[in-house]
Amino acid sequence: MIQELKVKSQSIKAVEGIRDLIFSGELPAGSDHLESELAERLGMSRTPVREATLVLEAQGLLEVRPRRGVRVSALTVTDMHEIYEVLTELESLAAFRAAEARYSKDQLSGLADSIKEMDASLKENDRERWARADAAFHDELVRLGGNGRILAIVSNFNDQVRRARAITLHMRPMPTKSNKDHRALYEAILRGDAESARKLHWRHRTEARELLTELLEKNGLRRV
Amino acid sequence: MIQELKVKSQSIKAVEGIRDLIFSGELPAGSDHLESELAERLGMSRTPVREATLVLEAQGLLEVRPRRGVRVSALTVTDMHEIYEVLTELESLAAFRAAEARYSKDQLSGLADSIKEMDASLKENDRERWARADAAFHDELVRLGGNGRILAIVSNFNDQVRRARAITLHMRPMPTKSNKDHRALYEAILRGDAESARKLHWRHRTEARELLTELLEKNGLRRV
DNA sequence: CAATTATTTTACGTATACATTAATAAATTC
DNA sequence: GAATTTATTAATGTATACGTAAAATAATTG
Repeated sequence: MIQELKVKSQSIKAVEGIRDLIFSGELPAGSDHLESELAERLGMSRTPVREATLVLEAQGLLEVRPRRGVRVSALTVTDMHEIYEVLTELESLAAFRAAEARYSKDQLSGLADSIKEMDASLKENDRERWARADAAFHDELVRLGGNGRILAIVSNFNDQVRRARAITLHMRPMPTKSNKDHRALYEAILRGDAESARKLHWRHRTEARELLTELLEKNGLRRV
Repeated sequence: MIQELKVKSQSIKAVEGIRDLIFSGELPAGSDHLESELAERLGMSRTPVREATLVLEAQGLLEVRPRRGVRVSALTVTDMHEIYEVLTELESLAAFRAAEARYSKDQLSGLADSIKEMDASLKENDRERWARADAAFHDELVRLGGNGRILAIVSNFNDQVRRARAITLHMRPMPTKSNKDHRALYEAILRGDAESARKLHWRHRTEARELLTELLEKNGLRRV
């Protein structure tokens, strides 16, 4: 086993640490925090914290506001619309390219595994597990699309909406339809039907977006 | 007149300064540079330079490679493919949304102006001026699309390909076809024909991409 | 007592010092 | 003489000090 003895720099630890604090909810969306506060919390000096805030700002997770502390970005319904629109478009393109690529059944095993995992989660009524498998499916899909830029944008945006999705996860019906969608998409990719793959995924994403934004609007998007 | 007496921080100056150095070709793609070298060149300490390199890395313009200096990103033909694929897709979506929005002729005057400007540039055989107007057109199109995320991604990617485009600008035929395309797109948006707008722009971008990558491949992508 | 001005506090931006560690050069060994 | 080890160099990562400017507080004035 390769010893991945990576000596992580404080900067990297700061990025990861702040991300964790955000995703765990310890730094709620909309809250303000001083550099020195974060530095103390993470047990390091302000320098690596400052560097971390800059990259997290570039990723859209924070806003640095001179002398008012860094603010954890709060996503509005409009933001969610914008992000989902991009995700829909780029993932659909990835589906198209994945189908074009004529991957073998073996190469598509990642997708198949995720589908199985989602089926199993559904049977056990485990929403969290289903959500993880769903994320893995979408991730793998984009990877198969073969465009690194799309992969980067999508994973960034997924990060941003992860918090919002977590809220609604327990409010929506069990996603049985979703699983059918995924299976149909898998089939289209396997048989190389690019245009179908694109359309199937586009519809899938659009429906999911409508459901999500509806729920968020009803619930005021608190704590996002 | 509002005195925009913005006291730019050294960090911001560093970002702008390094960008200028890159776009002017003083820091060629693929070249390596030490933080201290850049700091001296910009007349400041390493701290703001470091911060600048982080944001420029997030924007894909630099790669920071510990102990080997920051490297100006060199775009390969594959990179160009990836970027253009995303640009094509997102701009086409913007065109779709712009048409849906039923803007008035007045609201579309930005597009119309750019078209006129391109026509004039063509008549005078001024490629540089044409390129500027073309960029303005695309920019305005995306703005009319109304999705801020798309705007951010597109302008970032346009930055990255600007250098490559500059190379080929004088190698390709005068873009008379391009102007026809722009006019047709404008008409589609004006009459609210979203699907046509999308398709027209998609084809326009795809053709431009094929032309560009062909030229770049022939010319080995030097000095990109 | 409201509003303005003066004062104090404090957070940030930046420079700088220094420790760490990778890269390079030198030396040693086989 | 090649290869490995050791020593040196140098660039980075990080902490820290400090000046500056914004916020917050106190003081003053009408």
